[in-house]
Amino acid sequence: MKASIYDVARYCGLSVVTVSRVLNNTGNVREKNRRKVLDAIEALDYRPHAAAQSLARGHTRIIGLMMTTLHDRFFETVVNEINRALARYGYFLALSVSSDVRSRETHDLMHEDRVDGLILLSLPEEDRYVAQLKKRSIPFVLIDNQRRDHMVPSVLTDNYYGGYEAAKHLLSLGHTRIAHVCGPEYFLSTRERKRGFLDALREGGLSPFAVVQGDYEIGFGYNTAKSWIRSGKLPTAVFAGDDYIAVGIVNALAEEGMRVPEAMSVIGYDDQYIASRLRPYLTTVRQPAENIGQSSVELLLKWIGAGSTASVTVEWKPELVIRESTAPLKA
Amino acid sequence: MKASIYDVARYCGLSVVTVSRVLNNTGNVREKNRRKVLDAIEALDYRPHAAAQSLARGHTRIIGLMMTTLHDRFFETVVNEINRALARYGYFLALSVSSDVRSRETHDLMHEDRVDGLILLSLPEEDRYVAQLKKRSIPFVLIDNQRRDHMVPSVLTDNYYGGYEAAKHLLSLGHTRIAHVCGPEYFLSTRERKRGFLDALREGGLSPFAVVQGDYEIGFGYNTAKSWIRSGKLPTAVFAGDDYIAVGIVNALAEEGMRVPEAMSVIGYDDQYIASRLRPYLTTVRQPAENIGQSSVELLLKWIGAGSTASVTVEWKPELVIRESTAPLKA
DNA sequence: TTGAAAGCGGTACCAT
DNA sequence: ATGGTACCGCTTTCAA
Repeated sequence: MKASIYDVARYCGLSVVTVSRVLNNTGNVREKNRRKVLDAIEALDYRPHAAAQSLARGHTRIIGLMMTTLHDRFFETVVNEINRALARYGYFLALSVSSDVRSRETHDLMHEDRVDGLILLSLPEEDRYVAQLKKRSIPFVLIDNQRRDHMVPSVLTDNYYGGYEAAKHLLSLGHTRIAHVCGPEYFLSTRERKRGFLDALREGGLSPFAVVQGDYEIGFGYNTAKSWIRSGKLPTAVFAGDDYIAVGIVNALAEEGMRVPEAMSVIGYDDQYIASRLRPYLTTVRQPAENIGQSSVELLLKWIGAGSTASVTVEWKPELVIRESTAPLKA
Repeated sequence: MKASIYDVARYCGLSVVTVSRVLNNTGNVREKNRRKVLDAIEALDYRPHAAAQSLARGHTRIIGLMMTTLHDRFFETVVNEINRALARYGYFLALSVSSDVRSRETHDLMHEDRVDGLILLSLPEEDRYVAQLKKRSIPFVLIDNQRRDHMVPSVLTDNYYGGYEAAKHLLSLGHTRIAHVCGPEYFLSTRERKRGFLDALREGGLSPFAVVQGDYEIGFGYNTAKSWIRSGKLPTAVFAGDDYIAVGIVNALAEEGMRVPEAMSVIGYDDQYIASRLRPYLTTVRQPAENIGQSSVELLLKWIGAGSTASVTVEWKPELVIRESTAPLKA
């Protein structure tokens, strides 16, 4: 049987209160007694009962994380960083991965007493949750939220800036026939990247070679490039909505014996694993996932600690990473 | 303030015992009273306090999962499946990702009262934990464990079989100059796959063209292939230790204008995301991640439920997935 | 069928 | 500096 705080108290001939005190470093305890308690704890291999502490203290030191998929380098990194940051503050991570927004487990995490707070990582239909969370007054933070108008604590990256920088880079290389192959319209990030892209081109006095919309999938990039090739009309540079699309484009060109960046410059987004592993290494726009994960934890814990609902928004700038897949336009 | 079971009892004019009974579907409650309770719960938006339940019941309905990285399709899928299976049984998932075996958060999950059980997903130095877990008598299951000799409940795949099947496939295609580019020796899986590969070749009266050892990385496959090309001595087929190595090989060949499978057959392992997305689609060996995740949960919950330590081992057979990257040897 | 009361293992207020 | 005790919210005997 596991030792309780009473066992410890009995063992060292002191009261549970004193034991509790040394456990929590609170109040004054005579050094001699402190040692006795510590020894007793050691001898009995005692560790406080989490549920009992939660019940007495009114909080769990558990933070919930809700997300839809783990298959994304950016998400993985964020999760990792959240995990690390929480551990540093002595919190635990409860994870709920569910692509089905309405599924049961997702909601179960939202009990106010299960978790001290919640992080919502790029959740579609985030409004569904925000309303509930507010009603139950559970502290929460949104990462990469879809709407920017509601007043909720959130951490996001400037996708407009990312798209803008990507286009600028291509323009600075002398390209004029530039296409954008982007993801689904319903993502705010998609729309923002596109808007940045378009603005940059406009400033350069250009209009896009094409703007094609589809999924964030290798296959979509592949098919798009193939259809360009079939039509015989190719851009000289393309801004892909993410690295997977970019890789798909490179893949299709390679099959036709066309090299990147010689035949076409390609820039991706997200700096996924393969972006820096597969030749040609991809020029891409990296989101500072580490900072994002950390900010979200700090924001959340600040809320929990202060009880303040001060709706702060932290925005990070993405970073252009220039590698092999973009090059100056050949005259 | 959140409603407690006392509020509910008061609201419906019954005792907390009765409320508890309808909550847990235990004991007999008059249908009329049952309705009253249900209505009160509804009216007060009551949900039981998790910590209080845990304290009273002696368990948490939380299962911990310890792993070292999320960046792996196989792991992701397993995590997803565990998450789903757990939810189905009304359990929650506490995740700890940590590549540092000695890190603090990893150990914190091992408190017997934090979690009802633990799943260790392909953890190096698993012995460290197993000893602790046994000592504290926390139920646990190992997935993809590194040692097969100790008597612990575990779920694994037959890597020997996978390596054997991969080699057989290549042999059946008429290849005789077959190489194996494998991962680090310290993984049991690496050794088993290699053993299966070697045995199959031996049965075919062949010895390998080469066995090269390195990391499970695209770059390793790439470099290996490049060095073959430089030396001018190439195998006609290669069994890569995993898909990343395989993709690296394909990538290197492509750069030299050599096509897969025409110039060389390549078979991977794990059926990672890119295996079925990047042309040529990879022939590979898939581990049934879904089944594995599910088995681990079932094994663990059975242990928890029965209190039995019956050390069961579940072994799954991997499956050969034939796609585009392997072809008959041209005469 | 129902309820009073005793835990479960801590924390914290209030005396001493 | 230390300890008695009420309490956190729920489950579980045991009687009625």
